[in-house]
Amino acid sequence: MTARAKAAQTVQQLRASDGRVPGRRGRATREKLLSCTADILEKTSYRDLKVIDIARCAGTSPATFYQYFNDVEAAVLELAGKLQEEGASLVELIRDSSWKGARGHQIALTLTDAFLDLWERNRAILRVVDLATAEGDLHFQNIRTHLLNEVTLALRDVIEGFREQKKQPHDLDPMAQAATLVSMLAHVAAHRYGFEFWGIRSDKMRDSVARLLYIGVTGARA
Amino acid sequence: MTARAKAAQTVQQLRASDGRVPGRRGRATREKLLSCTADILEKTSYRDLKVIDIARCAGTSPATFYQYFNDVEAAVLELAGKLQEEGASLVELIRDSSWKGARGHQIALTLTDAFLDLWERNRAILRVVDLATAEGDLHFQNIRTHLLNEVTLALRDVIEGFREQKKQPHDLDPMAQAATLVSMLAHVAAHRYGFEFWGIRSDKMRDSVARLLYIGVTGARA
DNA sequence: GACGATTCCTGATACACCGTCAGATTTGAG
DNA sequence: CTCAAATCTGACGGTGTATCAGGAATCGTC
Repeated sequence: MTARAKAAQTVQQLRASDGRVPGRRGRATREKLLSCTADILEKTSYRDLKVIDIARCAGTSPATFYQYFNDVEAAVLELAGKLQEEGASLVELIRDSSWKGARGHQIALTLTDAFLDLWERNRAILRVVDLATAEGDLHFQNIRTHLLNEVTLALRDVIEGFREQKKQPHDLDPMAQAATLVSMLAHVAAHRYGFEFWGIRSDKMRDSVARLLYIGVTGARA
Repeated sequence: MTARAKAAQTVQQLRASDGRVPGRRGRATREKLLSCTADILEKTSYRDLKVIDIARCAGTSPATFYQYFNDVEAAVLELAGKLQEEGASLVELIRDSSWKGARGHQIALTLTDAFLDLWERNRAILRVVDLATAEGDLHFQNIRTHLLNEVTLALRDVIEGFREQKKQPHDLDPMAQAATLVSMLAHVAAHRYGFEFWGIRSDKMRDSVARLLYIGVTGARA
């Protein structure tokens, strides 16, 4: 390994707060702390997420937590970082399919379901990502962008295609349109439970989202 | 005033933590504490919103804060409660207008702007409302529902009209469709800054939102 | 399987904030 | 001016944060 390559690796390597590179045991406790953070976040509000509770859950002391993370935000940020690739898995759905006619409707439904599912599986972390992003935190903003970027770009390309075929208005900005549709998906996913509480049936919600998605992408009528 | 009426009023009256009914001075400090809470929330993250800072800002002691609120959440909840009527002001826009043709496009644009503006003016509080709602807090959920309910119902009625005219699919649930459109509005409003950061022009975003709103309501083509 | 070196963990600590209460201070009605 | 009600706060016990020095576990080596 060249000195340059080694330096590059070193930069990416995990570092404990004292600068040492953790070994097997260290990485294990780190992981345990992370998963405890995730678990507790499931059950309690972000405001009430405390280092001491995480430590207790992991069977260690607060000092150990600070060995691996600067603060609670850092741990949550890392959990969020793990979601970044998740978005990419939705991309094939979008690109590798024809959006025309009934097939398009099907894709829209599948994409909607995939989105709702992604959000459901990670709702505790994603709502923190949403908050922190809205509060202007650039780290979380970055993660959120990466998570949604692939999907948005894929949608943009499809929309661009329909625009060139004059199916969409000429002055429509495909990227803005894609971002708007992704916003719709994200928000409905985030407040899913709220709608049921509101007396709206979940499957009707899904239909509406998928339909608007289809229309928004293809420019077709309902 | 009858005994019954007095009792009814008493129930709604403000109460300090010790059960006394605040007078002029008391209400003034209370208000000051509230406005300080709002101010600080503008500048710092929800997680870092501390009672002691609010008290300092208001020129009093933490103990005074607890005289009027059970905790920080209670103060923010009250701030959020003040927004409930704001939603109602958007309703006239929707109901008292024709959504057909170019007029409809105009309404959609105006409504989009009004929504973005409402969110912009209260973003600090609304992002907490969003988080707390997603975390399952029923108090905030309730406020959020009230805030958006009027708008959603108004949209639902308009959509229902277009459905009866066969402009919208028969199996479309007007309420679900309205909720989806409101979700789109809310999310784009909440993450407005993020899109600009993403390289999407704000006015293009507005166009897309308004267009999808128009299409979603009327069932027309782009 | 004992030694030393490295890695890992934690008790102790100083500090900050929370939430409560008794009692001091202010207000204003008479 | 007086006094009772209203308002505020100092003081305090409890909990959480963040840091560090040093104790405990682990690993490679002989």
